[in-house]
Amino acid sequence: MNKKTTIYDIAKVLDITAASVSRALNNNPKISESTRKLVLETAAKMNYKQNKLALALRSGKSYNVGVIVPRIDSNFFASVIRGIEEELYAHKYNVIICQTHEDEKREFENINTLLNAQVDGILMSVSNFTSESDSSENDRIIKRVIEKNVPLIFFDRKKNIDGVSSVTINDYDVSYLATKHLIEQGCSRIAHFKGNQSLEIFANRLAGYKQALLDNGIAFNESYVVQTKSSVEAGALAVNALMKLKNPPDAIFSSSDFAALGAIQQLKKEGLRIPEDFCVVGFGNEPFTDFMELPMSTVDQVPLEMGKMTAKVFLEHIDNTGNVKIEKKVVLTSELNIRQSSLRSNSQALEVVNNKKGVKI
Amino acid sequence: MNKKTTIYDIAKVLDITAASVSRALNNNPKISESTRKLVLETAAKMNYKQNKLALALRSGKSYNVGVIVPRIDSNFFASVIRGIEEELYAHKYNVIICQTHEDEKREFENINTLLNAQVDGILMSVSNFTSESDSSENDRIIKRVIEKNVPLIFFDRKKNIDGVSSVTINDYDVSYLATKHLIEQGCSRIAHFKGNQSLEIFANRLAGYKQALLDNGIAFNESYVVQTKSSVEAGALAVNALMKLKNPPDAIFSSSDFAALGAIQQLKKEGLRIPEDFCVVGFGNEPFTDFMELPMSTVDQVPLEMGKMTAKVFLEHIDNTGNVKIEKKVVLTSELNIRQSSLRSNSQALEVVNNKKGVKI
DNA sequence: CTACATAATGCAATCGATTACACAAACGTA
DNA sequence: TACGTTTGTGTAATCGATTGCATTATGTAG
Repeated sequence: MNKKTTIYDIAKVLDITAASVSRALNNNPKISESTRKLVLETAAKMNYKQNKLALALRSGKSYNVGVIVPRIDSNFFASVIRGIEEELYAHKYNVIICQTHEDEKREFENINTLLNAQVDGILMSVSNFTSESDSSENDRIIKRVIEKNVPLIFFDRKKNIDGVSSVTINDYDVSYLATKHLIEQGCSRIAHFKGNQSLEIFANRLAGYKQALLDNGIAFNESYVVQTKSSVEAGALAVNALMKLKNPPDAIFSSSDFAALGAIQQLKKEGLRIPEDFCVVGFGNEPFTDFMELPMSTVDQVPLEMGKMTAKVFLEHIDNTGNVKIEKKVVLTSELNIRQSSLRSNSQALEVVNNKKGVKI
Repeated sequence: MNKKTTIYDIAKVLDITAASVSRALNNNPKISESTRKLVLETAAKMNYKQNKLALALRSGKSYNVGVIVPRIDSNFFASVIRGIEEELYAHKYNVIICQTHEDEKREFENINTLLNAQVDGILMSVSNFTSESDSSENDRIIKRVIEKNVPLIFFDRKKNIDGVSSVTINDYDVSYLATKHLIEQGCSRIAHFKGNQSLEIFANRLAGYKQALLDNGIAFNESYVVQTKSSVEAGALAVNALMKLKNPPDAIFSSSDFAALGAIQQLKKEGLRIPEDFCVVGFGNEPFTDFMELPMSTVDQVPLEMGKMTAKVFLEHIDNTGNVKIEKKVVLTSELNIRQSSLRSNSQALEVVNNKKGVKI
């Protein structure tokens, strides 16, 4: 009943061809000023809107970008997406959101869907499925993305694949820093909540933690390292196990804010004072960490910047008309926010320690 | 270099026409079993993927749905989007995300962009720009969406427009309930942090609050109602002003969790005990409300369900091939989570009060 | 062996916009 | 006047998939 107006409709009204209408609308010089004016007026009057699908089909550019994340309702991913959307909005790109729920099959399907939809690029954070499962199929489809010359950019959770750019934070360095900070606060039996080690980011956090211990003359103690999921319950359970050790720890560097919170709640229940008896540093700078009775020290992963940077790297790939392949590994400098959960002395300011925002290529 | 395979490529290989390939791939009965098998095999071998753009152009269905929200990095909107995505994923629709940042022009542009992109529907939460501004242009474009027969569904922040469906929660009822709960706790001088009254949801919350007071013999006191933004700082400022009154309040029902938090922090600073001296109920069930030292009572807006329901209503519109116009106003039952910030007695269980999930049409 | 139904395939238009190429008119110059 | 140049338009192909209609091949009945 209410059909959309096309350039053919405009052409018919003005008794010219669609080609001329198209030229008039696109600032093509091969058109007279008079008809251009006429076309523009008529187009406005008829409420013409360019059909992007037709354009996309012809040009091969859909101006859509796919973003794949485990889930969108986590502050970190939502903020990254916000950054991506804001940056791409300025360049007329739309953002299509897909969630994997950490499921391998979903990840595979999402990539497929996005390819079918002819997206101009895929920005993704790899899912965290158990390494036992045979992920070869997903690796294969990722290879196809690359073969098809669809720009693929990893953010945060990356895979190491030749020719694929990525944007991450300095997990190793900031973990080193966080551990060093705990040592400086007088802690000597520092535990670590580690994440899935098949993901680089979590492996790097563990490595930074280890190195900080070694550099400060503290022996690495395997029993102080517990793998935990990113949840309050997991953190409570993990800390319970730790406190049953013969020589229980006096601090935790957790790779998850949620697990850190669970640990704090549990420790308080058992009557420990924080930070006097026990220090805790989390990871993620979730909003609640700053709203707690006792604000929690944590690592800010600068998600907004990560999103913007990921979008920028994508745009560079798009603009790269030359034959030179781009492969950029951007490492953003994250921030260690020292708050009361780990601040005993006044030796360190109650503030951001490392806020030099830097970019390494 | 690595062109995508089309049905023409398959046709050429098998020395048949693209029409036959298409028929084979689409389970069209007008094709012999032998060629169908041949085509399917060859398609798999050549790694054929249907080009959705071509399909969309021809059929007029893009299988994309636009979602417009003020911002994505709030727990509420992110959760709604999660619900939408999950529901639509099962029906092969993609979700395109747009943010307005509460800006009128952005809202207008987003609607335009989505229409150009030929989305099959638009799901939106209206932006919160000052009512002074002349929003007639946005109203006009919304009318155009309706004229074009593009399904439009509002969620949470709706406008009252004929022919437009919406999904909201029972703001009035739950606000009534929350206020009544505060009265039952022995509070008699109950203040309210209200939001922008040009948005229905905030007007309804104020109305429910008022009615609960009246029904319980408490006079409505204009000076107990303060308009606040949804931020910690705004809440602290607002409560400061309230406490300077000759007869300061002994409770707050806030239409924002963040403002409620600000109020609590400020009150504690001034030495008041919560809930003994002062009770607080928030709105939104932000994650932090449950993680606080003193968990905050708050209204859960059931965002996941809201997202799923919004998607379902959209699907009904799409499936509605008849000439009958659908206009659905779904009101979801939200949940009042009573926690320690407002629980003095044990008369009410420390639990969800209203968890009968219901749907009214 | 003809006639006619049925099955399988090809042909060509369609969706809407862009653009290389062809062509015409208008102009300038020798 | 004749020829080249500029300028503006039209023609038709293209992007990839689908589908109504025409056409061919096959089968069946009379």
